[in-house]
Amino acid sequence: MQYSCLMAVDRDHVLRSAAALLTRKATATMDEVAKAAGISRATLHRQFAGRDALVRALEALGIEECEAALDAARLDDGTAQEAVRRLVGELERSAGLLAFLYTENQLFEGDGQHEGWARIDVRVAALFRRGQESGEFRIDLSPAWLTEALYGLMASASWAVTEGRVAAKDYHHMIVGLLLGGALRREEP
Amino acid sequence: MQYSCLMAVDRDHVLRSAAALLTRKATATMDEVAKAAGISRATLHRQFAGRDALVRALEALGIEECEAALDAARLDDGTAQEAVRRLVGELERSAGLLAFLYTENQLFEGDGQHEGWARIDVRVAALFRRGQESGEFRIDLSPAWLTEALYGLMASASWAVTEGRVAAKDYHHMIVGLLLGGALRREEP
DNA sequence: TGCATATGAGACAAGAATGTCTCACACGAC
DNA sequence: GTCGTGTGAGACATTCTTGTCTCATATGCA
Repeated sequence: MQYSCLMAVDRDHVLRSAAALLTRKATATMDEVAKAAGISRATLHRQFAGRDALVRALEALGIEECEAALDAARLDDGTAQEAVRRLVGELERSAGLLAFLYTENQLFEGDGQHEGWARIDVRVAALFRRGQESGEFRIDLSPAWLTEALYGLMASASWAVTEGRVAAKDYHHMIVGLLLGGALRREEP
Repeated sequence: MQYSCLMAVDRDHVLRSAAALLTRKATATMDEVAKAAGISRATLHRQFAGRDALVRALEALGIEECEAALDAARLDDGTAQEAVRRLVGELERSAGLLAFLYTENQLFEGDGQHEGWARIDVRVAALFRRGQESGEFRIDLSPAWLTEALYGLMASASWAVTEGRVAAKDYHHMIVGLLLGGALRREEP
């Protein structure tokens, strides 16, 4: 019967479709989500009890991908600067989903956010702190702010690409270039 | 009878209250908006035909404050770097409202966004372009991206301050410091 | 072929938010 | 005092979304 396998595959496909749709239209209906996934609303409800459950599943997916990206980026290897570059590269695939979840968290106050985000925040902030302690990064910008700025730049870049204001191929360089180097021109690159 | 005067005062007060509330809870109800403004839902409906009208009025207010900030910042005076610093300072008061409108624009696709934003985008992008042409800013980051990044950093900083992750007093330095200088430590500040 | 399971389509009620309406009341002007 | 105007409170219908339900159908396995 291959219960778990079939279920898992469908579930993942639905989640991907939902993420792609909600990234563009955060207020999409359950009916629209179902149509986007190519299934009926009834089936969508059978897999996710309700809209909340769907969003929470997306959140879990986002956290999972984030932590996978954090692992793959090997934040403790090499210089902090190199680690940041790797991290942005690893997170690029999930940028749309993360942008959606980022605003979703701002949108609905309270309810206490998922502990997973706190774990991720800690790891990213630790990377920036490591860069400060090694002398790579300036110390007048707190790790918390650099972490927040990374999220914000990723979301902005994701939207800008979606709306065609910037080119998708520049995604990585735009974020890393600005986050690390800033807009000012320097003598020695 | 002082028609216009009284109406204008109330209208402005309602808009300010709505902006303050919607900044924290973007999905607030018309009833909540009315309560926040200290008026009844009926009166709110008399001033703004509906939720759309309210949001569009807030958008007009945001555009107005943005353009006022652009004027006050005298973008053509002095170095581009100084102009950016002045601009961020002038926009700080409106940061919450602008963060709300920024996400609102991402949230509801299509419907064609207000032309005012295009005018503002042009002016901000022109500032970054001026900085590039004068040799102050690096040229591998497009003015369009720098503009988008400014919005994203302002929104991120606004949320981070609201949620207490960073201090409000650091707002200006966080944005300007990162946008212009980036995270990397430099030999000559 | 026969059976089980998952799905799609649609009906249905419940809830929330909106927009419109009426009515009573307070306030200021005359 | 009286009138006109704006306001608050609340009722009401409407709309949209959601969540649950039933039933017919297709797909896969024995």
